Amino acid sequence: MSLEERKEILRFPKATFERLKSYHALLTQLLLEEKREYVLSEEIAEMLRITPEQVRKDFSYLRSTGKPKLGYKVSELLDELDELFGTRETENIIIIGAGHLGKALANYKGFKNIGARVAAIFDNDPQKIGTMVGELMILPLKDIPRVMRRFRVRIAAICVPESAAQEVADMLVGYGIRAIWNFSSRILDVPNDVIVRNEDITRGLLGIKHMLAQESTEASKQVEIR
Amino acid sequence: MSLEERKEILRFPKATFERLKSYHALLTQLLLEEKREYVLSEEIAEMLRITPEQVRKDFSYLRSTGKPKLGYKVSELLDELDELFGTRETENIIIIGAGHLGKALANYKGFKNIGARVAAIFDNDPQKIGTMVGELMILPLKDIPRVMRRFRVRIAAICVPESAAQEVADMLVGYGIRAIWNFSSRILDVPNDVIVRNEDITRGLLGIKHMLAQESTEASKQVEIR
DNA sequence: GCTTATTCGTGAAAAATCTCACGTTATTTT
DNA sequence: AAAATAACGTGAGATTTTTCACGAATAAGC
Repeated sequence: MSLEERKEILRFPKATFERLKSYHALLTQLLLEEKREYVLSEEIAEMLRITPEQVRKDFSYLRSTGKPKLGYKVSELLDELDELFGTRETENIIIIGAGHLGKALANYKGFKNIGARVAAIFDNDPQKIGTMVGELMILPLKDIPRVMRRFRVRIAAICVPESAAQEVADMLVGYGIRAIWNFSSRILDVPNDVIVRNEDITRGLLGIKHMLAQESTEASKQVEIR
Repeated sequence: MSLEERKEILRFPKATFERLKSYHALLTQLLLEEKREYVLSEEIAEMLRITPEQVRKDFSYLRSTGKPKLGYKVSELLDELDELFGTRETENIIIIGAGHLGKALANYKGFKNIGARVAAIFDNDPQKIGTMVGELMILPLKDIPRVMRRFRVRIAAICVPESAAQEVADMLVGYGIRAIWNFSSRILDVPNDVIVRNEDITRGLLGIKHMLAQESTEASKQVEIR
């Protein structure tokens, strides 16, 4: 049974899985804000700037099914995605670095929507240690192993300056962390069995700049195309 | 000539372009931190967790070429990527929202590496207006059009709470913004000719959770596979 | 209840991407 | 200077992903 469940996770195209995250976010929004009951593949497509066919194909890998003329039932789809993403089981994470970025992350309210909770935030600045960020007290780095054990922490977010990121990563690996959520732009060198997810900001901007550049190129084509 | 240059941009596979951003970050790091002269496709591959073949294939779309036994010349490759990404021309951006996230972004030192500069940061909280974030003074929202005109701003980063994100987006669109860099987890509804890049944090975490779940599944297979 | 209009579901074709295998080439060694 | 070696470069094949086209299904209108 447990094996069956997990096989299910594996049978999506990787690209579909990526989009499922977007659908999850969008559907959460539709349900909470608009209290929408049904949604069309075409509406989803327009919001996410993909094609309706793509949306339907993606959903075809799920158990949920749509109704002609009405579309998909938002709550049903969301339930299935919640189950898929394990949103109901809460994962404790820790944040290393209590600068603006670390604090912003600690204050983020959306974690509960995806089954996560910030167990603690750490910094090595004596000035900061002991002060509060929301409901959390900033702790010294030496407390990391204790907190990791106590809350069964597997994921750590690195929010320290680039110059310290590798060092912090090494320390976390030493403590047996399973995944690093890296908010520094440093590309980290860690053992292969530790998951690394880079949240490097600059990549988004490079993408935008490129699209803007392309756009001005396209402009010259518009005469012919449109 | 200008057209030639731009055609060049268009002839990469999209997937390659995405990876070029990672190479850019990694090479910048190698040059600045380690002062490395040459780098092997295999080294790059290991750091980025892809295959050396993929790296070489990607580079084959560039003019730069590697040398057997030595690998690629870091500075040469980086020059070409800088040119490709337009890193030398500085793009002025504005930040809407001076909470922790907005401040973190405003303080980010890496923008110069990718040809960007924060022209101004805005908030609607009278308490915050007039106070400083690094070298920038927080301005009221009504100043946005003036700043946009003066600094030829095409890109705006939205760092406001989810509940205000759509409203801010509408306003920016009204002012003629060309691209929105969205740090809220709200999926925005804006005209199709406005570029939107979602930097929604939760997606990264969903990915990590999924990989952790997969990992424990894989564990049971390891007996057979390895 | 029958008809019509609309939207889903999905194989099959097309396109994009990745992997493989091996020839090529420059450095290093002898 | 020749041989050996290590790493690049790349076409061809395999795989993955997207698009297309159309049948199926169902809600709404008559």
